[in-house]
Formats: sequence, C-alpha cells, structure tokens
Amino acid sequence: MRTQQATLPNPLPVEALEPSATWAAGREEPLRAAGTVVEIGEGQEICAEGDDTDHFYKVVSGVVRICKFLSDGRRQIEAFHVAGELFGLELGAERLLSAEAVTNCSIIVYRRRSIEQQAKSDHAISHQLFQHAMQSLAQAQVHSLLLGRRGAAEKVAAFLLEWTAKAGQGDRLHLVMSRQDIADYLGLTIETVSRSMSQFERDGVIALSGARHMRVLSRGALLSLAS
Amino acid sequence: MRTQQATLPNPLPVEALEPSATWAAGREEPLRAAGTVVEIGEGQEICAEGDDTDHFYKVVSGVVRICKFLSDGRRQIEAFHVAGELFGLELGAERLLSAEAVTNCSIIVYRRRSIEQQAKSDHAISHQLFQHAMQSLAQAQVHSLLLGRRGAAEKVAAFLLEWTAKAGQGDRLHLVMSRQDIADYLGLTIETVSRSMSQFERDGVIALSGARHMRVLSRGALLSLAS
DNA sequence: CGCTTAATTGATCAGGGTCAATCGTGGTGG
DNA sequence: CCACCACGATTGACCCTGATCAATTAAGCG
Repeated sequence: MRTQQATLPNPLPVEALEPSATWAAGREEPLRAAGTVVEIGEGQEICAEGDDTDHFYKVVSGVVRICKFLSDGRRQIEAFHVAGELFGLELGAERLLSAEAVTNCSIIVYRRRSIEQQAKSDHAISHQLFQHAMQSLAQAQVHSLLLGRRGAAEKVAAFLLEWTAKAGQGDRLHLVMSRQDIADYLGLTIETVSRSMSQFERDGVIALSGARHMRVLSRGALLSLAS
Repeated sequence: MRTQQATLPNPLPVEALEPSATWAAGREEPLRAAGTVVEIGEGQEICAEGDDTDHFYKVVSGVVRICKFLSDGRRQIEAFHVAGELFGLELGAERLLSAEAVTNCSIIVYRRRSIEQQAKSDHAISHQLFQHAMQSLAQAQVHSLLLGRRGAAEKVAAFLLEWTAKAGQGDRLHLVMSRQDIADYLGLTIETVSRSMSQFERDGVIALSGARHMRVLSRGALLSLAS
C-alpha cells in the first residue's frame, strides 16, 4: 500500500492532505476543516525557534524559508518550501527551527493536537504524514550532500537546477529569494554566489536579466558543473 | 541492549498500541520479532545506491555509516547509526544512499513489504516508522547545520560532543571510525581533522591515547568551540 | 619483528571569505 | 516625469583557512 512514487523529483509530490482519488471517496477532507488559511507578508516570521510545536503548516502559495540563527548572528537556511508542501512539523515540544515568508504567502495552519487525534483513527492521515516526513528527510539529505560538496560553482549550479525544477518555466527562471538567502542556503557568501553567477553568464551557461531573472542557456553545462 | 532471535510472525502486544501519548513520545518496539538478525563484518556493505528498497534495517550492535559516493570518487557520510536505530528506509524504489558497517555489526533485516502490510492494521508500527522518519529528519538537519557552519575546529568539536553523548563513558571516548570517516562526515580532509585534534590536545581540551581513544578534559571548551 | 595501513606533521597553494568601492534598480517625493 | 535615495547586487583587492602534496611517525597485525 505504498504510493507508487518511484524516484522523487525535486518538486515534492505532496498531494498529502489533499483530497486524492484514493482517499477522497467517502471521506470529506477532514484536514481541510482542521486548518485555517492565513496570509503572511514578505519577510514576516511564521514561527520561531523556541516556540511550542502546537501548530504546523502547509504552503498554499508563495515561498517559505526554514532557518536557524546561530549565536554569532549567522543564519543557515535549511530548506525552502513551495505550494503544496508541509512544514513546521517537529517531534519535540519546542521548535528548533524558525520559518519565514520569502514572498507574500498564503498558508494553512493546522492544530497539531487535532490532526494527531485524527491520525490515530484515520490511517490515511498518518500515512500521509509519514510520506511527508520521509520526503523532507530525502530533501534534507540532498541538502547535506550539497553543503558537503566543495566548490562554490558546484553548489550554485545545483541550486539553479533545483529551482528550474521547482519553479522554472521552460528555460526561464525567476528566483524569488535574495542573494543572501541563496548564500545562507548554500553555506557561501553573497559575493561568492554573485561571482559564480557572473561566471556562468560569461561562460554562456545562463543569461541574466536583472538579478533574479535569467534564462538557462545550457542545462547540460549546469548538470555537469553540479556533478 | 535486547537480544532477539525470534523470526516468527509478530504476535503484537496489545499494550504497545497507543496509550494517550502524543506522537512525540517514543514507544517500545512494535517491530520486535518481524525481522531476521544478520552479522556484518567491518567494512562490509549492507546495501548500495541503486539497490531496490525492499528491505530496511535496525542496528542491534556496532556502528553503521550511511553514505553517498560522488562521481569523482569523493564520499560523503550522511549519518552514523548506533544500536537501536533504524536505517535504510527510503520512499523511492531505488536507494539513493548506501550503508556500510563501520565495525562488526549485528543488524535486523526487515522486509519492507511485510512491515507495510502490518502498518496498515497496526497503528503502533506506523507510528514508530513516523517517529523514526522525524528523528532522522531532525538529525539530518543538525548535520546540515554542522556542514554549513564554517570552521574546521567548530566541526570537529561538535563531532566529539556528538559522540561523547552517543558513546562516551564519563570523560573517556573511543571513536570506532577512522579519520577518513570523520572527515567525510564533516566535509573536511583527514589532515585537517588530525590537525584540529592535535590542536585540542595542545590546548588541553582533550588527551589522546592512540588515535581513537581519548579523554575529554574540558567539555566546556568543546561546547564553546562548537558554539 | 618486519610489513602494511592509518595518522600526524610540515610546506605550499588556491578557493573563497572579508573589506571596500561601485553599479544598478526600484521606490518615493518634489 | 524625473531626480534622488536606499538597498541589493556586482566587482575588485587582499588575506586566511583549509586543501594539496609530500614526508615521517605511529599503530596494528600476521
């Protein structure tokens, strides 16, 4: 009874908690009712480290970043989440990570207690939560791999590929996040990210039009850069 | 830990089914007798990238490393697993990561299909799988943080702290893995790991006796190094 | 007791961080 | 509508940490 999601592509197939063909019949989307839609402005905090974990969320539209602030002021971005993805679900009583809106966002807020209650009796829900956890895990592992891999160009190339898959339209790509966000996600500085991009442009791999708009001229070059 | 020899179909203990606990509360092993115990020699491969995911595992004794081999020969270690921990569970049909025995190991092999079957009817099992996934996720996030954080000394200090917690006895610590393993886990080279340790010793933070055995003289110093 | 492999140490080099200046873009108000 | 401003991004110069190359030293192990 496992879903037949063979290899997981980058845009996570989180139909979780949505009425799917399999489960919808006879079961009127209980989670939809359990959640409240909320609008969040760009840059606003959704939840913070230390908060209690009595809620979790799903992105309806926009992009959310999950991050950790270190004692010396540095910030590490653990993940970005796009429409359809869950976030903010943690085991402990206190959050270890915070979440912020990269863009204006519309999100659904779920009460953990009530979903937890339903998960006990409704196997479809617990299964979907499990799927979510495993997919987040896979994504976190890919991220670790990315961070461990030396080479600034490799990292930036991998990042661009990740986002052509998530948010690319043909060869066009619009990055909604700042260079600082990218740097904090890749464990680099904004200067290095910027230099890598400029180098890609000089090499004819991408064509920038403004800092956040570009065309991917050679996907193959990016792929081989990202090894 | 607990030894288990039984390989018979699982007579599930009713008491293992959910008490009033939240999903955060770890429960006793509902998986107990559903797998077969296997012995693995040091350095042996347990499963490899590309294998199909029809089994997963639990460490009974010894230490296992989860790793990814890159095209250029570099190796990245995603995680180490010790007694009691599950590993090798993936959503896709093909493995993205491989697992190897760091030391001689005793592990339990579970058939994924059959556990999935049981999880459908036994909420305790699906609950435990979910817990495992969430815990692995948290661990992967900590690892990302470690890799993203610059500073060789910070990384090595954090690694030592991690293992004093996992395998330390008082101030004594025996590392079962090679410098290469440590380096591949931290995204450093063996030389840099070695230099950091030597520096710690010069600073009176640790006292080495052999490469893999040491006493932690100043836990506080390690904590502040790891910030 | 030698042989093999792991670990340490040293010398050098380069990738990327840091500091600083400049450019560009978008937003605001005159 | 345009000038100005503020902030983000780019570029350059320099430096420093950690990688690389190479040589010892230590440690297991038959």
